[in-house]
Amino acid sequence: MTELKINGTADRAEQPEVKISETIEEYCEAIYNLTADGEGPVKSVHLADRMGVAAATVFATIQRMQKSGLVMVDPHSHHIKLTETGEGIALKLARRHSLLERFLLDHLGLRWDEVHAEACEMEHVLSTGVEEALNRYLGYPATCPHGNVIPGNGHVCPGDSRPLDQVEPGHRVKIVRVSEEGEHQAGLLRYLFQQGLVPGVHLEVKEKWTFDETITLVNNEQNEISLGRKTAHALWVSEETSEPAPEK
Amino acid sequence: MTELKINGTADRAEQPEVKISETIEEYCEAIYNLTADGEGPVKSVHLADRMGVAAATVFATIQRMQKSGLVMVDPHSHHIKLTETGEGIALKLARRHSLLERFLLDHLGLRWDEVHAEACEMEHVLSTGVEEALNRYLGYPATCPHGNVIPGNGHVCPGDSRPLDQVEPGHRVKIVRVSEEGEHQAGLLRYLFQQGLVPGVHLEVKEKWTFDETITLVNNEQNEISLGRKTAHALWVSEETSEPAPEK
DNA sequence: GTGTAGAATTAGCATATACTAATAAATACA
DNA sequence: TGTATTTATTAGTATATGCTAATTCTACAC
Repeated sequence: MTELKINGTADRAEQPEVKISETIEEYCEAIYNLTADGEGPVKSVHLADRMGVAAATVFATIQRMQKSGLVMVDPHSHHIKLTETGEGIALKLARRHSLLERFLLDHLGLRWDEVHAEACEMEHVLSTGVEEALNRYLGYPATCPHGNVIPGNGHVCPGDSRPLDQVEPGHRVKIVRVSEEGEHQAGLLRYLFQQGLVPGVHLEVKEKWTFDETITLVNNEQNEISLGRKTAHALWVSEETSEPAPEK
Repeated sequence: MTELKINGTADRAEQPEVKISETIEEYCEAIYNLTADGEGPVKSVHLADRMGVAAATVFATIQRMQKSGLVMVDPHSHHIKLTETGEGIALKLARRHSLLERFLLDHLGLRWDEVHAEACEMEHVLSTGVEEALNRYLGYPATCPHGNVIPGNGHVCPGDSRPLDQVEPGHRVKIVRVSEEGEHQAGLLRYLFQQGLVPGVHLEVKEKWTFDETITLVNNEQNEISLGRKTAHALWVSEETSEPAPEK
């Protein structure tokens, strides 16, 4: 037999030579998302927080990841950065995650706020073959249901979007996406869904931080919605140039 | 907050109180399948063989499973049997596995012989919610693509089926299913697929063990196919009462 | 500058999952 | 029945992933 068997899964041809554990995959993803959210350099604490593990655990894991060439840690600043390999893993996971979300929402009819958690579990076990078939099946979608662009499908996210907490009163905006950090919090997603704050929705910012540290918005139906700083920060919006958006 | 968080996955409500590892789930499944295939009582060696691990590993794992109340081991015969809990886990996995296979074959267009391996990975991360939605989406199918009945969907497997190696020459049979053991071997599935030996196909047994330990079959297109003992044993068939089955 | 808070690291430990090698027990066969 | 082969079990080891507690850094405030 010419077939080379590594560990019983030689059939499901993947790219990496060595099997990467789910844990390590999740670290890659977390680092990638924390970087993408643009809250400055990623450090050990952030990961401990995000992964819900002790600092010592992160330390040990990052060490192993360095050895495997997935991350680089600056010896002075301790900033953690993905290598090309590490980023490749993160992108692969992001793609699978988004495709799964689309499927779960559009075809299986799960709720907008529950598909993220499900996709988190499933993304690690999609083979390249299934990923490709699913992508075809879904018609190569541009974004996940929370507005995040699906890497590899030829779309880029709008350059002019920014977190809602950075928008001044009087401006009309359209919801573009929920930040990766925001998606991570089930409660936040549930809340946004209940308030109808999903990508595509038009809003006008009324007041900001004037009452109880909240931002007050008005939607197309003239309903007032108030959000806290954290929530507003998780919602990325783009400026509306036009006048009051038409009812759809 | 009234919500009780165990380990960060409280949202995806499952039945078991304690998290059961993928490894343990696979042991439950293996024991269930080995039992179902009816090759006598399940012993440690069989599991070592099936799981591809050392005997000592099986021993340690079965001990843990006993402690968790998933299996019972007869102190004299060393026969391993699932408890009600253990069988529940196996049935849940079998159901998810079969539904996934159906989806991968019927909707994503993967090949008949590759869906099993994919489903093996995915079955462990389907939540109850996704399972139910998928079942609905697929229209509550009766069997997996290899003919195995999907537990819980109200169908039972035909009582008169038996392995092809037990059929005498001259008999006309219809392929019902591939045994669980058979499904486990990627090479066997590939071979069966190439030979067109999938559930629903009609065959006549020509000769048995007369030449080189093979069984010779003729299909509806009058092609002769020879199978070895192992392969014939993995193919379950039911007796055809009618005369030569009509071309479809 | 010095002290302290927060971050990083080290030390020590636990558990699940694997291994090999040695041994004991059971089974099979001659 | 007795030996040879299989199984089961024990012992000892390794790795990945987690923990707590103690310690060392570092950076910022006063």
